[in-house]
Amino acid sequence: MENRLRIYNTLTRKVEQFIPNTEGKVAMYTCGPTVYHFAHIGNLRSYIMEDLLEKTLRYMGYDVKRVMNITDVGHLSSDADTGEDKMLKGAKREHKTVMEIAKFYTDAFFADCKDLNIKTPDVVEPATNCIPEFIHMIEGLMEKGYAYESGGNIYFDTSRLKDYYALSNHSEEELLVGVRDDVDEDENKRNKTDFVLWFTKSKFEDQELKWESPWGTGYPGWHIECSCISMKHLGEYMDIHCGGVDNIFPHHTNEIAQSEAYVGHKWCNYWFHVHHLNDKAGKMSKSKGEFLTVSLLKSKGYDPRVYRLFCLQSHYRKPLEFSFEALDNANAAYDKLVKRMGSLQKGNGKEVDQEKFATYKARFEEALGDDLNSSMALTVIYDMLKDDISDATKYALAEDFDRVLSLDLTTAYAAKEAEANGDVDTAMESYILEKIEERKAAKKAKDFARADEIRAELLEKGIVLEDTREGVKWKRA
RNA sequence: GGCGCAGUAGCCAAGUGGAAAGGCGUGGGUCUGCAACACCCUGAUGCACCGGUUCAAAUCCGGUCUGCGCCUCCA
Repeated sequence: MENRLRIYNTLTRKVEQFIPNTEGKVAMYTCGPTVYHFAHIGNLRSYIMEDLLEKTLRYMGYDVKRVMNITDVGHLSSDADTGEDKMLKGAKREHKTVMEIAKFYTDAFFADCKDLNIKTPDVVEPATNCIPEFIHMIEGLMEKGYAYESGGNIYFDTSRLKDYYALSNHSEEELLVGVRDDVDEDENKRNKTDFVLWFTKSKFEDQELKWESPWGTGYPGWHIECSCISMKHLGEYMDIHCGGVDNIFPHHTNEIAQSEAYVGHKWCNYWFHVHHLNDKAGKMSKSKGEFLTVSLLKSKGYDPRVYRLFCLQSHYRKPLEFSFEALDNANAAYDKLVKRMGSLQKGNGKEVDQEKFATYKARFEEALGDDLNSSMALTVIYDMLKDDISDATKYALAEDFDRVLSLDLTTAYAAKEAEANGDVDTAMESYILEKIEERKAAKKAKDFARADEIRAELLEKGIVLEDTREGVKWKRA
């Protein structure tokens, strides 16, 4: 099969032709959320763009298997033994158990994904499901001499690797430890970049979730879970690994280290990183500024798909600055676009123009194939809408493009209309229709004062009238 | 200090050597009794700044400035 995708690879720092290990098949892994709190829309930008990548691959005909982990244990807020676990922190905050917190926020995460039309990966695996696999892998690393015990914990020995910095391009000499004030250095480590594979209870008495291991009761480090879960479901070779840019160092760097040490060969060929959503103050985070969630956007009256469009208008490898002005911009664009789609007369007797269909489809695919140029892909929609081709062709193209864009292009308008009118009871509805007839009669008699009066009357009851070419339409204000 | 990303119209944004895409907004117009909708027209002699290469530079090279991220919480 043809390889039509060119994609930026963080490992080589170049846009490259994407060629999977097995022709026609793609093994894809995504670092999932740490489920200690709601995801903010910056977190979700990554998942939207990764969803775009997955759907682009499928659109191009690849058979994709995508795996995502759920971090529900072992993600420390600090490297030192004074660190607090994120999950534990969340549980304390809400006076719940860690498992309750994990379930609640996992459900919340997938609810957000559903609102944003993000497909659930083929495999979703919580870290706590894989403790035996983690232990097995750590044992393997111990046997091969890549791991050591110190101060009760098991560490990965980064000095055993020739090219630890391949992904992040740091240099040993220049890398500073504890450059941030809130990070204390762990004195049990042999090398500054060594990281914990397994923590024992001697260091973390208050950890709620603990498991038996050859090194004592404890729990796994953060990095081991992604390596292990990906291998469990995708085997020893992976095509593409995704995440936010902040994961490049140390998380993904460490994943490569332990995975390649374990399997003894190159592990993953392509690394896909999504850049951050910023606000005026910089990177969006849960601790500073406004905590923007999907629910918050919904409560302000925004359709979550508007945020998806907002992300698609930009490029995944560009920092994107969020503002409500920019979101309003996308909101207007979405409403107009979906309305235009909704007015297409798809069953108007005309056939789909296969030649034009193929031309626009090729342009669309070319845009996506060019390192996921989603902005250009959206432009193809506007170009084909303006072209002198049948509505049936436009409709077919929109449906086809939406397999990747997932903006509900052809269905959103009708659904919105139905929803806007849905909570009007039948008595009210017949009253509205009666008033519309009355106004029609008034207009016919050129009694415009009366016509306007009726319109104002209905507006007072929360109903807006519009005289369109297809007749009078009403909706809730 | 090191590593990386970015700077294009009011806003978002494409374009990476050969006449500055697209969207939103603005302004004007057509259509409607009016309003709304829809449709049409409308915008950068210019791409952060200064040099250089070239017949030709937003695009390549050198330098500068500004913003952001990473350097053991993070998508």
